[in-house]
Amino acid sequence: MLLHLNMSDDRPIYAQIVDQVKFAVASGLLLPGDLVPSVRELSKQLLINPNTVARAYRELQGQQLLGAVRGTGLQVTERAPAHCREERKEIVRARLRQAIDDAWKSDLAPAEIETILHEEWTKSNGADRSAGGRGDQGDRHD
Amino acid sequence: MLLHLNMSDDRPIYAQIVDQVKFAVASGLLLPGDLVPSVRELSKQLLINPNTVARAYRELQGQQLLGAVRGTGLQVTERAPAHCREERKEIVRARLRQAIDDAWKSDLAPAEIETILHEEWTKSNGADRSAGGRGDQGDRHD
Amino acid sequence: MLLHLNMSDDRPIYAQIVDQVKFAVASGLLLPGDLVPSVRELSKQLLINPNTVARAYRELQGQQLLGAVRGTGLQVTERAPAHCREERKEIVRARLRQAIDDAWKSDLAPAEIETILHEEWTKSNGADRSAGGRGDQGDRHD
Amino acid sequence: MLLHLNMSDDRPIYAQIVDQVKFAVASGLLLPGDLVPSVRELSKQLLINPNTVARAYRELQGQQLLGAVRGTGLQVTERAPAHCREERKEIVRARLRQAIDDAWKSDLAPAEIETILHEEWTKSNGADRSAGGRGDQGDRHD
DNA sequence: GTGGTCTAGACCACC
DNA sequence: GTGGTCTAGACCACG
Repeated sequence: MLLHLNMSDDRPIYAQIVDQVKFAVASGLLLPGDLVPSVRELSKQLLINPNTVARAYRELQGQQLLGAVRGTGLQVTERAPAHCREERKEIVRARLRQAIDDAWKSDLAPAEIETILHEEWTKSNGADRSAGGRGDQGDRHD
Repeated sequence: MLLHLNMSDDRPIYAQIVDQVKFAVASGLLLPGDLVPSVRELSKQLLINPNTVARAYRELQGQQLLGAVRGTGLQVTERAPAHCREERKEIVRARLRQAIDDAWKSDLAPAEIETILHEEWTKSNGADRSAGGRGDQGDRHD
Repeated sequence: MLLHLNMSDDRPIYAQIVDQVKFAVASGLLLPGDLVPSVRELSKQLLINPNTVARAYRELQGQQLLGAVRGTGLQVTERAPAHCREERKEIVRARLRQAIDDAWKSDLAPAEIETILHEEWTKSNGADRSAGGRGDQGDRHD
Repeated sequence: MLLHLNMSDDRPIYAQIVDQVKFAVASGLLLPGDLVPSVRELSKQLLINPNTVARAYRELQGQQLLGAVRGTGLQVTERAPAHCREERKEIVRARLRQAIDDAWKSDLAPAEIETILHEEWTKSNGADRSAGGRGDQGDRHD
C-alpha cells in the first residue's frame, strides 16, 4: 500500500497524509502525471472519513503539488518532485539546527553534543537502508 | 527576565513556560532551592492568563521539578538539575535521530545528509556561545 | 484546427467547446450553413470523451445556434452570427463593468483604476492582432 | 454587519467569505491586529454551518492574512493590507485584460470596444461612490 | 469563550 | 466513476 498512517502519532490524520504523499513524491515513488488514490478509495483503505482525505488533498492542491484532472482524479504536478525534495531537505536541516541549538542552550558540553551526533549518524548509517524509486524494496521491476 | 515567550510560536504557552524553566534548570540558571516567580507575578510579566502559568507550574510539580514551600512559593527541587539535563540530552538525541531518519526516508543521498550535518554543526560551533550557570560562568544582573 | 482546449483551465470542457464555437461564429470563421465536426471526429481530435462533445453540441442546439440536418450533421443556423456577436459584446461589457466595480469596491483610487484601464487597452492595442472572418472581413489591421 | 453573502451567487459560500474579508482588509475596514468575528458568531450571523466559516478562515490563514491568537480568535496580520490591495489590483487588471482580449477575439471593432470601455467607465464614475476606511460611508477621511 | 479535527452523510457538476 | 461543497454534530486543547 502506498500510504500508511500511524494512529498513535499525535499529528492530525490529514497532515500525516499530506506528508506521506510528499515523501512518496520526494522519493520518486510517485512521479509527475501519476494519479494519487481517489478520495473514496484511500478513505476506505485507511478506514477514515473521505472528508479527511479530501482535506489533505486540498492542501496539496493549494501547494500545487497535486492538480485536478476533471472526472479523472488528482495528478502529481511537474513541479512537485523538486519542490518536495527541497522541502524535505529544509525540514531536515531545520530540525538538525534546532536540536543542536537546544543542546547548546541546555549547556551540554560541545564534546557531548558531538558524541551524540556521531553516534546517531553511524547508527542510522549501519541500518541497512533500501528505499527509493519505483521498485520499492522488492527486487523486481515488472 | 528569566523567561520569555514567543507568542507567534505554535506551541502552547504553558508548554513553553515548562520548557523555559527546564532549560533554566538544566543550564544552572536556576539552582535547587531557588524560588520561581509567583504565578501572579509571572503572569503579569508575561501578560498572560494566570491560569496558564498555574498550569505550567502544576506540570512541573507533577514531574517533581518544583516543590511547594508553604507560605513561600515554589522552589526548584534537589533532583531537578540532573533530571533536566538528562531529559534535554534525550530530547536532543531523539530530534537528531528523527531528522536523520527523515533524511533517509526522503531518499536524500548519504553524502547530502552528511554535508548538512556538518554544515549545521560548524555553523552552530562558530556562533560564539555564552550561556550557562551562575557564578562560575556568567555575569548576570537581575 | 478549429477548436483547441485548455485542459488546465478550470472551466468545464464542454463549456469551453461551446465558447470556442461561439467565438468562431462571432468572428466569421464559421458561417451559417457550415457543418461543425461530427461528435465522433471532434472527440477524437481533442482526445476527450464523446459525451462531452455531445453535451456541448446539445447546449448549442438548445440556443439554436446549431441545427441538425438529418443524415448530415449539425450546421450553423442563420440567426447564429448576430446572436453570437451580440452575446460576446454583452459578455465583454459585463466583465468590464464587474472589473471596474470591483476596483471601486476595493477602494482603489480613481486615478489608479484609470491607469490600469489605459495600460491594458494600449497593451492590447499594440499587440498586432490578426483574426477575423472569411472573405468579406478579411485580415484587418487596427 | 461586516460581511454579507449573496446566496444567489454561484460561487461557493466559503469563497465569498474569503473575498469579503479580503475586501474589508483592502479597503481598510479591517486593520492589522483587528479580530475577525469568531467562527461560531459569524456562522450564526450568516445562518450557515460553522465548518463553512472555519474553512474560509483556514484559507485566509494559509495565505497569512489571518493569524491565530490562541484562545482569543483570529487576527488580521501586518502584511495583510498590502497583500490584499495588491491582489485586488491584479484581479482587476486580469479581468480587464481578459475582457479586452475576448473582445478582440470576437472580432469586435476597436472603436466598438473603446466605446464600451468609455461608457462603462463614465457610468461607474458617475455613480456617487463612497466607501473606504473606518467611518464607512461618512464623507471624511481621517 | 476560542479554533482545530474528525465523522457521517447529502447533493452537485463533470467525464 | 471523479472531486467539491455543505450540513450537523461530537470531541479536544487552549486561555
